[in-house]
Amino acid sequence: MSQKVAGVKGMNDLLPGEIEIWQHVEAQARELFSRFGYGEIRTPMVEDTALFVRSVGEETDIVGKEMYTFNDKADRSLSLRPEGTAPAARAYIEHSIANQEPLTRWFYTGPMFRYERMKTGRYRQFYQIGAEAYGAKEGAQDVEMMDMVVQFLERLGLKDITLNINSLGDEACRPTYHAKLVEYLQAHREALCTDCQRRMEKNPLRVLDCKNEKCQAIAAAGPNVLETLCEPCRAHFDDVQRKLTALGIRHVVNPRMVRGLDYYTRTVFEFIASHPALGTASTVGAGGRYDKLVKSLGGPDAPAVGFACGLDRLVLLLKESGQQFAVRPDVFVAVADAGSHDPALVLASRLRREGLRVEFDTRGGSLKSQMKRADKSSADFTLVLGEAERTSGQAKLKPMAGGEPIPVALDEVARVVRERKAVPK
RNA sequence: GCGGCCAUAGCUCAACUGGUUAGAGCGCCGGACUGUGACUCCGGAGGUUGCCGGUUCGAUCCCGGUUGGCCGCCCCA
Repeated sequence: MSQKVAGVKGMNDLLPGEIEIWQHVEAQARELFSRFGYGEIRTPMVEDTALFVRSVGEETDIVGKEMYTFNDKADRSLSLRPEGTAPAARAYIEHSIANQEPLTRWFYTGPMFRYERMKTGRYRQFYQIGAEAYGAKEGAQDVEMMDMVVQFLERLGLKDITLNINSLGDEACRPTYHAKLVEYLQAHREALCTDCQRRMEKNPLRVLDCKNEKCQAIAAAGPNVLETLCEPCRAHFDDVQRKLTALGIRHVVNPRMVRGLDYYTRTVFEFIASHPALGTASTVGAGGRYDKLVKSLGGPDAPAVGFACGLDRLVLLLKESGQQFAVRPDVFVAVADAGSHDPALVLASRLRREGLRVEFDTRGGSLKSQMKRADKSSADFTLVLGEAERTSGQAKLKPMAGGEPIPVALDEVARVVRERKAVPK
């Protein structure tokens, strides 16, 4: 066993039987996002390490301890991307998109990498599907994006997902709140858990969502970020809430919601699922506005908002939902005698060219074993080809779910199968 | 990074307090049914009990280490 090759910890294989769910999720996203006018981008999985340090934030856990960082042969420090917003922003800047169109909507999907402890719904190579909109500072853009996520989750048939929103303010009011909070926490230092005493120094906002009851009580009684927003931020947040309501999107204002990346300003949001299978990995999608990020990376002064959904977690929920995504063959072509093997191969080929999904056991074998295989494949029909069929040009389509065999000319198989499938019994 | 639980056939699990060739169900393959799957019956293949070492006359069982998985913390999608 120890001699056997093995995959890297936290990085999983996706095989047929499960991959269909992933394909379904991605197909739904592509179709929906294009309705919203979002175009797909694909950026490299590796970027200059500095990109993430400058955008996500040097003090964040993601950059501080979770990045896969290495030096290439020219001694450049590179990192496997831990998230998708920074690479997208880099591409937006690099291709001078702002000079070509005032409002840009992009989406992406692909693997992200973070070196951390393995758990359900939390892997070292995980998959996100996300979107970014550049150029609009208006609350309508925040709302459009949340609406897109809502519709995405709806389409997947996922229930019991709550949208939490908050505003973190901007460069004008955030420092004010930050100072107030630190002052308040200092006064209650002794009552906080040891983790929070540490958080106070490093990232005071984190105290707000500590699970400890005492800390929660203290945080609840402390300064509220929403009450310290400056006027423009206040107006923006009110506008977002008004528009969400206009769209009928249910949401909860959670003034203690904090995000782990430094680049967010104003609106932040999280989609939280309540299904027990996810355990503590209950956030299935999250995002927010980052009006200063593009400029801070050397680009134009472009406001932006984005989100990302964790595909691993969505797939987990879909598995729990019991929905079926397997692709079934239309016809299984079985061979009755050795002399019919080649003609059957030719028939299968032709049927595929005519658009059918055809399963054919290239190993031959007894008819019985082929029938078993046909059953296992869950094909809709089985067609047995033998000497009789070849001389007469006539065969029978056997419905595997039961029922009378359907006589069919070998030239008409594709047409008949399509007719039968179009009219479910 | 910290704390706890676990590891036996492809899958889900057995095996009295350490005792002979480690079992069952499902799955897989074949047969009963020589041109028709599922149900039933019969048979077969498949394990260095995760790996390495230790204690013992003897280890799936006890001890140490290691790798992997799960749960909580941290944090996040």
